[in-house]
Amino acid sequence: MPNPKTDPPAVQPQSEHIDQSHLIGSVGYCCLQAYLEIVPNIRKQLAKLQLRPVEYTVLSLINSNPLINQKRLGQTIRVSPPNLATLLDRMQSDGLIDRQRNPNDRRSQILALTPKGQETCRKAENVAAKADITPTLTDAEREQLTRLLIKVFHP
Amino acid sequence: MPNPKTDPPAVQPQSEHIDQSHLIGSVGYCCLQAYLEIVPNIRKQLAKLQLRPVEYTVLSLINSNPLINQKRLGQTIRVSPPNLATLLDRMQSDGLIDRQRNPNDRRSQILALTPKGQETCRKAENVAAKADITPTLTDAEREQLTRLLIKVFHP
DNA sequence: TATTGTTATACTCTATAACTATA
DNA sequence: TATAGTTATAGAGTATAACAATA
Repeated sequence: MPNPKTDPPAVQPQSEHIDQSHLIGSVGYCCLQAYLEIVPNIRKQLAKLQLRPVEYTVLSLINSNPLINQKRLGQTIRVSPPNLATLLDRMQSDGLIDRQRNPNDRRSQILALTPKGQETCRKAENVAAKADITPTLTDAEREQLTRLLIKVFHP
Repeated sequence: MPNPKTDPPAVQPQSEHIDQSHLIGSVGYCCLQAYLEIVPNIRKQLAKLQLRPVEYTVLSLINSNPLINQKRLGQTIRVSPPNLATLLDRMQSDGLIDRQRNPNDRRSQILALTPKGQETCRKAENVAAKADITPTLTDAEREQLTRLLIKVFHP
């Protein structure tokens, strides 16, 4: 006779899918799971240009926002000043970006893309657009989804 | 006369918001930004129960899926076997979970919550539900959002 | 021989404190 | 005194290879 206190429970063949019912109400959990589903392909494609996702993001934001400084860039992508400094060091030594002190306030650095950075950014935007795939969504659903996500993180 | 090759560009007062137009079409980018907006509050609230987000997720999934093993748990939350093993070691030594070899296949570990783990899980589900806030969304938008995210990562 | 899980370890990412220079 | 950015470093998270036990 089995003793439920000490015996392992009888094993049933597991059903196909896991019950995540207590988690899928959480926007945070769902955002993370969706991100982890999508990002490996983006990472793989961007690696062909020797870029990681965050570096692509930096290139794109500098390209779209001339004269942006490190403070505003870091706030936008949620990277702390020390970590952004070392990231930009690397991108600068890779020849992708330039940093120039703002003549009106020499504390801040004005960021710009080098010609190589511009070219890499252009290629990366093409690559990333193709790699960011969500095959289970219709175009309308995808637009709806990004619209709602933007509403969450605000811009 | 300014030389555009060497002079820093003239600085204009920066407008209020950053142009992210080339990024916000990416579901991956938007998922990450929304996640980073939401998760600090969840992390802060769960810390009161000495839990990190991933530990809450593990508790909830074991609670909702009796007899789940490490392979299926790891696949669900996208944690590799080595990293899951050490995570569960910690949770076991914290008295939150039990591991028992499956008598039908002694390679696999059957996971279960201890009474303390069940109690912690119950509290954490309450805390997490309150902490997972998206004040800019209506209830209908929030449901729509999670519905679309689930469609992306599939279950 | 394949599968489940573990150990050990390296690598990346993130967080914190102390500092420089400019305002 | 406050702000933008840097340096150094520690900690958390993630990835890889080699291994043991079981099937």
